[in-house]
Amino acid sequence: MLTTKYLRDNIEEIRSSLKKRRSKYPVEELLALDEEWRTRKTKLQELQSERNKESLKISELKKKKKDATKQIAQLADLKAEIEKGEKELGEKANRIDELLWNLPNVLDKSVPEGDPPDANKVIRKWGEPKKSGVGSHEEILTKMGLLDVERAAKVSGARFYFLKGDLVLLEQSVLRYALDFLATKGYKAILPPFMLRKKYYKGVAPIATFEDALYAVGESREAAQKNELEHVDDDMYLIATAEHAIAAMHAGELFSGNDLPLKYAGISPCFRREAGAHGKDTKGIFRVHQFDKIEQFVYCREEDESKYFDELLGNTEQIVQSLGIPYRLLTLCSGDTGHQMAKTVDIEGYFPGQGDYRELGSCSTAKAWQSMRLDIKYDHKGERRYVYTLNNTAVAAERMLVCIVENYANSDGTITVPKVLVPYMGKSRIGE
RNA sequence: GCCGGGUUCGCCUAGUGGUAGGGCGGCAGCCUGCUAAGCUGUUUAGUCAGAAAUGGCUUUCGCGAGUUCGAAUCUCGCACCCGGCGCCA
Repeated sequence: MLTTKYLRDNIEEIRSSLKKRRSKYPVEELLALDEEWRTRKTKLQELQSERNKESLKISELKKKKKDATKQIAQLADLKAEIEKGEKELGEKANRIDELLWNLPNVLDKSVPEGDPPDANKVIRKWGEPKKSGVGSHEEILTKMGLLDVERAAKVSGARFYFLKGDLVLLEQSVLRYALDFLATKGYKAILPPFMLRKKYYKGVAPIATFEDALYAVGESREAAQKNELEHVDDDMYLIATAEHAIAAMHAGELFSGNDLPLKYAGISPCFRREAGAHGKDTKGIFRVHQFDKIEQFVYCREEDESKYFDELLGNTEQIVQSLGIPYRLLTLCSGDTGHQMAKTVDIEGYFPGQGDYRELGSCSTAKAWQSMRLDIKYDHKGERRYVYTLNNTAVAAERMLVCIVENYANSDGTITVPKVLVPYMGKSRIGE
């Protein structure tokens, strides 16, 4: 479990990482709380030890069928004092825990310091962006009768969509293609639950993040009973990515060293409130509340982290290259890296309709941030170590559809199907 | 949703109110000239002391609350697993 020992053992690193993030996290307050907690814990332990000794004496008297009334009476004061101490200590521990669970990850050394967008660092480019496209995906697809956002807005609100006809098949083709590709690399396909309990969500992302991003579902026990429904507790959330469900999947488990790595290809819808994105990317299906995604996820030993980070990144590059999409990779700077992540490299595809590179996916290492909170360890020669967890988008389907459409739309009103998807589509052109 | 059975160390298991025991596996050491056994220790987590080896104390029997001087054990609530019934794509 997550403890302040981790904090104390790594305090210098943590301090400088928080500074690098420009974080307002109250680490000094946490240290002071912890100091006080430990002092009082020691005192409480002395009292408990005293109680246990006395209790043992009573046990011996009782075994000899002797009277222990006097001894029991003498314990009353001690008992009350311990109870009080336990309660106070518990309250303190709760505050410490709350802070600790939201402690941002220690940034990897390679993360550039600064604020986005200027400090994000391009590390690689591939392909030649088209000078000009045929237009935005929304116009193209609506005109072709493959997309209907107006009726979706009527029945569900902004940022929803109906896909129709060949666009549905293209969506499924992209997903299946990525799944098949990852299978050849030893990634096991996983279709996870689409809802997660809060208890586990806290272990994969900090509260601030998920309150902005997640939809809560379920209802109170009373309401469920009244309607004679099966109770779905109100601490359930729709997943924002398969990453979260797959990270939580092995919570509380202990692996032997050679169980690792575990490589998963998750497939799921992703539900996002996009709370902080009012007015941003409102056209079409570029930024939506619900999309399908294939997600790569790796559990590995500490020392294999960079090896699998490179592998995850390489997989997505190969997929995007094989789809013929020009892209660039950028390492997110300290001000742009998510709380729970130590390092993130975004892959940005070129979108001719916007005339710019935009995010297609995100490759991250959480190091032990998630496994410390979810209690996932492995045995290293008798020593228990926290597993490292890494994740990367393989393909976010709706975003990728936008990118494919804008890169492959022809002036005659058709869309060429990327070569690798032709076997899945059964045709090489949409709209003729 | 209802009825019954269950949840103890990484795995298996003993334990009906007196302070968690055994086996397997892992790790460390010892022994042994024969290939893999034997012996000893260790194997929930935290905390204090120590440079460390190590030692002390607390904690831990799915989770939470209660009864008790004392709870794996008794009571209540919850979660999950295995049967059976009901409902159901």
